Amino acid sequence: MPELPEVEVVRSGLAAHIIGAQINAVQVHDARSVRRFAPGALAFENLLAGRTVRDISRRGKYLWLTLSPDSDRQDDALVVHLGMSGQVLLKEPEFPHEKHLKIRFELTFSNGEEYEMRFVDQRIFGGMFLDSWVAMTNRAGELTAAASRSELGESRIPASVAHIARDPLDANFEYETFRAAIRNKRTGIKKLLLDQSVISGVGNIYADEALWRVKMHYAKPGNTLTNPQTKELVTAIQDVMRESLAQGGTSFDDLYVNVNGESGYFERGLNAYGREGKPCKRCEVEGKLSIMVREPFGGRSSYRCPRCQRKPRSLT
DNA sequence: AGCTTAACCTGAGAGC
DNA sequence: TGCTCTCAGGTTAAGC
Repeated sequence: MPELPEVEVVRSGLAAHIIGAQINAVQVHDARSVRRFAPGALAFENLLAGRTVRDISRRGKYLWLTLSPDSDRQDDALVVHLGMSGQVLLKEPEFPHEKHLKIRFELTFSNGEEYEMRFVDQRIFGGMFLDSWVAMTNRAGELTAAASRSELGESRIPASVAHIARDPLDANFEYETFRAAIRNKRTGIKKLLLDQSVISGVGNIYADEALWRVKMHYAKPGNTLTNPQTKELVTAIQDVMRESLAQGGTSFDDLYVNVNGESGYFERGLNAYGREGKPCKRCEVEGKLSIMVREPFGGRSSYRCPRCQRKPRSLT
């Protein structure tokens, strides 16, 4: 479900409250939500109890909490991925449990208030796990800092997130790294955008939106994009993500909500995704009627305007 | 290397 | 009412 803007809404919402919070107890209500943590649900609960949240960071669609060191443990990262339907909510302890509540953290905030951080996930494609760190480097091999960090300026990243490329809103995002990753690929551009090791944070919605903005067909091979076209595309991704973030993200229903359970409003800003059968807004402005189409794409759907996002002639 | 497929899940909506 | 089918914002592994 959530792509970069939606995950960033969660990160910033959590950061405002849980930095400095103590984790008093953890209850895993469904072990499937910690299946990526090999030691299991009991170990997950026990290893987290008593720790303090020092920071919360994000790369692409991955979030992680930096935890205080335990007396005889390393200072792990608590990695969070929302999958298709994951939510992280902050609720008062008396608040009734959500239908799909999977993990519950009993917290004492730094101001002394008692709250619960709840991981709710209908489809269970998301999850949480403890992880160790590896050094974070850029293309030149230099140590660099995490995106969206706050005060700590970490130069390390959870091992399980190391294969994820920097996202387009990362202050250290390198355009040349992205360009190098696509310039020799015959793979279609949308497939490349969805590859989190090429550029992260882009999912089905924002890929379609960015491609619509630059009038590009999803199957255009990566090696046919000129440098200016590539730059224009990256700028479009950054623009649409920033605009969405300013609206609190995209919510078609209450599956995507911020930590307070509120929906974002960027759905009204969408120009391509989900608009099958509706007129292309840009063509309409030009006085031309063109109906948006939905086409199968890798087991899912892709939306485009058949008039201003034409299939490249090189492709039969 | 790059592709396709399946697997992991629940629920909503359409059509019969 | 209920059945079957399709679809959904993601990731990973396996097989060719």
